[in-house]
Amino acid sequence: MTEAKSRARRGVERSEILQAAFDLFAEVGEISFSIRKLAGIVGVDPMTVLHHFGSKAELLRAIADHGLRSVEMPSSTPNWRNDLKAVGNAYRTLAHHHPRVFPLHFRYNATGPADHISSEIVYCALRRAGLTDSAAAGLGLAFYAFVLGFALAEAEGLLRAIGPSEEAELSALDPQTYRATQDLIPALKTLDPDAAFEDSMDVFIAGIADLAKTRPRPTPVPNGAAQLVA
Amino acid sequence: MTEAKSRARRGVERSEILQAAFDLFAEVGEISFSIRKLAGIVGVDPMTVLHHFGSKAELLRAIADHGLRSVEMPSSTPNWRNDLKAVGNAYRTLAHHHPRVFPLHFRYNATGPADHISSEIVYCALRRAGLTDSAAAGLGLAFYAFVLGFALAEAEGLLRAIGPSEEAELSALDPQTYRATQDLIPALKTLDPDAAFEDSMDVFIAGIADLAKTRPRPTPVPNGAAQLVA
DNA sequence: TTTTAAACTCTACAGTGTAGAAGTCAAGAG
DNA sequence: CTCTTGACTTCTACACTGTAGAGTTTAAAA
Repeated sequence: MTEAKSRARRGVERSEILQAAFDLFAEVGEISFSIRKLAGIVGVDPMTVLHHFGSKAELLRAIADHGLRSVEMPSSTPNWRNDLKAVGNAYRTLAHHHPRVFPLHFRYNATGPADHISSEIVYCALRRAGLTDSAAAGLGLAFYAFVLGFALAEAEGLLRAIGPSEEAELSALDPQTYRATQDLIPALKTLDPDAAFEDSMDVFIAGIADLAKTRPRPTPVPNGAAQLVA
Repeated sequence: MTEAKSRARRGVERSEILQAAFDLFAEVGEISFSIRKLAGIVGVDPMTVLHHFGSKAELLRAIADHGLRSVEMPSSTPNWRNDLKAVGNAYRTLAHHHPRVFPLHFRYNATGPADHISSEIVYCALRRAGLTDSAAAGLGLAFYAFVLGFALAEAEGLLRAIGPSEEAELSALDPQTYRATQDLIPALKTLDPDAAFEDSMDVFIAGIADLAKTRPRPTPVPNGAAQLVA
């Protein structure tokens, strides 16, 4: 009990620092984030935060994990297509909510339990789609990379509709060699990230279904799918 | 002429610094890269490199651009499927050659001319595949994000076959909720990144073909494709 | 009350990016 | 030839960073 009390006290301190660290990082981004600023905000000595987290790198890890924990990962359903979309949407909303924190998820990857949950859903979905185990493993990671890449690109502003300055830049290119790019300028001006994500998810899913047809797994997925449904 | 000579002199200095900067960055990575170390290597004052590049951020931009310029982008062929794969492979080899530099390509995106070349190929391929302009724009960027995401994940070691320690970590998970993950452990132990990339490319391409069939563009791609063939 | 161990702070150090002043030096103008 | 000009380079200085190491506080256990 006494030990619990001691741990509780340490816990609140640590979680308080972590929360403040996350907020600061989410607000100012990596380049402006520093342990000293954080300590100043919490009202504590800089060495105190190092005492709790060991090093700045580990603190960043904790920040990433904290962010990942804040988004609720979906659970498996009988519809593997929707499951894949749900995982994608989870990471996408994460990127939308805290765009400055999101790059950390790429750096400190697949370590937290939330990552295991989401990859379980992906693996499970791919097997139920009819993929070989080896194909499911590779494509699961590829899907993961795609979702992270898309969300990161969105967080960094790469997927917005282009503005007048970018339009001018593209128009200035040689019309001969950049014909397709210039023809697509109208479409790029009205680009909808949601639609782009929807489309690419559909493309990925259709491709999965196709692969499962041309190179199916020898035996259907060994049950286990149903029991994951809540 | 005198001006040209002056510029030439400045040019060699600048490019020499840039080359050294790239080499240093490629060797030690971002966290250990500093202007002062770079200046020490080149044998010049730190302020000299700032005078040429303005700020560290712009220097990093230049490093990213230098790396992108080092890989030769493919050119369009009549086969749009191969074109997509070629672009993917170009970025992948870039990531393999200079894994520590690669994250910069994500941060400073779509600014260099090399980016325009590759996206032109992608857009052109997607239109020839039969996609709508609006679908081609969105899926082109999504494809780009996927390729960058995959290559970055590979550069950061996320796509290697798992080792004994990761296997132990996965085995320690609850077998009930992480059934698919644990079933896939053998496949993850023998994961082949090349095969995973090949598979995901095929999946993407098959999905594109499917989408082009269900939602085709009103008119076939307005010529222009053939003239890009060398 | 004393012991003990964790939590916290202080000081110090080596290193960072870069603003601003000062120096260097080659080319063009007189 | 001298003088000016302007780009290039360097020096100095400042505010800031992460964190090692020693010291201090504090709260629970004996």
